[in-house]
Amino acid sequence: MSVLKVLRSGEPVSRADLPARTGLSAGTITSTTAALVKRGLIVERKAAAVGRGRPRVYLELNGAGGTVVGARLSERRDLQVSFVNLAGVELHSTTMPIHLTGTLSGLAQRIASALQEAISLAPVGGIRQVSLSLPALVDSERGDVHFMMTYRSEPVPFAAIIAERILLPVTVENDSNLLSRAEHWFGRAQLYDDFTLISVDYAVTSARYSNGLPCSGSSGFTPELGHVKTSYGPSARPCYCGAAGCCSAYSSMGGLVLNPDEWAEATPSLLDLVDERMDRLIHAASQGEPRALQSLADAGEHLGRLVADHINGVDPGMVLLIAPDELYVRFARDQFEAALTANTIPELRRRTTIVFATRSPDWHWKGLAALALERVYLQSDRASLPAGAAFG
Amino acid sequence: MSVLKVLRSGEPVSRADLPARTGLSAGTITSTTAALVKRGLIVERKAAAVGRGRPRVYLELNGAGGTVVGARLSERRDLQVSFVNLAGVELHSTTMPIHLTGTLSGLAQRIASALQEAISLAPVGGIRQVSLSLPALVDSERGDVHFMMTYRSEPVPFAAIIAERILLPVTVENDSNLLSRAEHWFGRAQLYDDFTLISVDYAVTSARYSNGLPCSGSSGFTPELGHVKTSYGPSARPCYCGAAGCCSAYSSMGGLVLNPDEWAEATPSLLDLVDERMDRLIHAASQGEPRALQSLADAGEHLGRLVADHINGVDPGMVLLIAPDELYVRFARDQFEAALTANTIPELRRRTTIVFATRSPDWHWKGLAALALERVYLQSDRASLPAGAAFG
DNA sequence: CAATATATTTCAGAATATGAAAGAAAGTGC
DNA sequence: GCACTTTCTTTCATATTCTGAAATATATTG
Repeated sequence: MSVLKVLRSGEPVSRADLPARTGLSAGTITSTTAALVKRGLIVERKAAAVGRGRPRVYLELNGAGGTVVGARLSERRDLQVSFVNLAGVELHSTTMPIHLTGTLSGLAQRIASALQEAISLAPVGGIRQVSLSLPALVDSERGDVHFMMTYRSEPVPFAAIIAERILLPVTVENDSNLLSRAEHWFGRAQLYDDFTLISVDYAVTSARYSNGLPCSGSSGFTPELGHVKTSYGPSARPCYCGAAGCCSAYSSMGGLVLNPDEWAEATPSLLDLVDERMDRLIHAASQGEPRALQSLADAGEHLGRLVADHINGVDPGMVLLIAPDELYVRFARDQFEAALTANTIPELRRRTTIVFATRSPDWHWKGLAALALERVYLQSDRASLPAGAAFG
Repeated sequence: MSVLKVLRSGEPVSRADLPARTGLSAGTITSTTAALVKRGLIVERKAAAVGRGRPRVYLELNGAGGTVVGARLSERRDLQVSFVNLAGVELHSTTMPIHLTGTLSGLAQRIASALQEAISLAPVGGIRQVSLSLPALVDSERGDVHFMMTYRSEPVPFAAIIAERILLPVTVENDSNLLSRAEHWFGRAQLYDDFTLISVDYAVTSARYSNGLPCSGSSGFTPELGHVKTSYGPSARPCYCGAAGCCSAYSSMGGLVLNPDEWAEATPSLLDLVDERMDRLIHAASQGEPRALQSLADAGEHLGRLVADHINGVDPGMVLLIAPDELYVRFARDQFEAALTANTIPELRRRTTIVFATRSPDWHWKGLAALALERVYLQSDRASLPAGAAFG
């Protein structure tokens, strides 16, 4: 593990701790931390001396090292704009409505204008980066958007369009990758270099880290575990993606309370409808209403199947399952566990850690900050190749 | 790409080609190739001069650089022992029967004895490595075998038991990892740093490379795509793994012609039975017998589902499908394609290359040679860490 | 205030890269 | 046959990054 990776946990860490935690020598720690301090990425924090000996100087990520603008187009079609420092602390935020009419490149233009306005009005300076998160199929390497909600078009160079307007580096990601970054940098997946995040929300989405790096999939896409099938045959539930039997069609909130024709529309009012129906469903389940209980049990069952298949086929090491508490912990935990156990090779199951969690409200700021930290670091990358690259 | 990676393709390559093919400078190529020549891993081959200018000197893997012993315990319970040079050429081979009675560690002892005998009798010297491939769930990092065919026991330190006896470095792998190495070093996956191999044989097995490295799964296991479910519910076919609805239960030869009680036994005579029944099945299908055609169509359908799920969930870049020709190309290609198309997100499908191939007869020698080349290189690894590891 | 303990920096040296210039080994033209 | 051209390969000065031992810094303790 390297220096920034250790520091980002937020724990107090001194230079003296770092050799053991990174595998690097003390000398290297001195020069590395000096460079990071000089670049403004980390700062020293004096601590009261404890015990004898020279007191340790704690190091931490430097919030004041720069600001990033993170914007997220929510499923409800608000553009949530946050100004976040490099320690992942939100300094300022604002929300602006975005109309989703016209073409996808028209949308990029409107988002660019909104961002321009937000930046000019914000009481914050020193902006280094803009990160944009979209509920879309995104090629984040190129900054292209392939399709999003009801839009279906040729790939649109979203990042380029916006960067041209606001003259800052722009990164485009999708929500689940952002969430996985937040968890990997600041959250429950910090200790894991290999993990898969599965997020259950209006849909089931996923993101994976392998060898400490986000797997965008080989083509720069995010793979979508939500559209792995957990049911086949004529009775399989249709999914908004066009196929049938996708896990998303059973285990997501959209799948639970919408029929596919409704789902295809995906308007903001539809999301309100989902919330409303979910409330009713949870209420009915609390009252012991059999059909509601059955729906939720099915949702757990299908999610268990999904996780089992993923464990059998990928051996992810750790699965971080982010889902509303009522959905699984309260009403479907047993079905989830049963389906998981029934469908997993026991040897692999035993070696896999499964963590249940709910979505924290600040995940998207943190994800955006993580994205920015990665970029800010990469920009000042060194020229030489890694030693040893020539052989293997 | 690095020097050995380029050379292993077998194409004639000179030092002058290497800067472009590896991204390294000419100076580095000189020193790197000198080190590899000195270590005996590669040799120069003089070529007739063509055109003007100093003639290029071709480099190639040095077959004479050492011998590795590759042993494979086949499903038929033969130990196929090959002596392979570092260029992947088989020098000598022999087959010895192994009795599969008693405990797993007893089996390790018997394999050690057989290997010892084979090595002492072989007309070949300079042995550097022993690689053992087993039809088992293997933790190749530690050299442990977790379960194999009918054996079910605590993990057994197979590699250690054998190494103690024959006093050579021993590596334990399983067949599908070996096959993927053969394809990655010498075969159809050379150009791909990211690919998934799916092998259809008595069972459906798989192996994956990501970022140019074999993914043994996070726990050192090979994930088993064969036990990803392609069917659910009461009608799902039971699988020998204990679950039901596994792709292996539909698409593998074992799944096609055995019922699960038979399958659980997995004796050599059972494999003969499988071959015999497969012949009959193929024959019947050639005659247009509806039930046979339906079975094969189902096999294609389920394999299509498996590949579709894998593409949706992992985005593997390339899928190399190794299966008997009759099985898919002749009788189930359409069903495979239909299931694939119906269940894949089109954007991801478009970006995935799918290659159909049959198993070449020399795959296991080549895989063992690849394994050995990897090890021989790693043994003479340098001490320093890769530059730049300290920051990110 | 010395002794001790702990934290951090300094610095010589090893490895691995680069890139420009030199050297080597052939053909070509006269 | 000999100078010239072309192409391939090596040499060498330099840069970067890391190591590890020794030196230095800054506290508490007796």
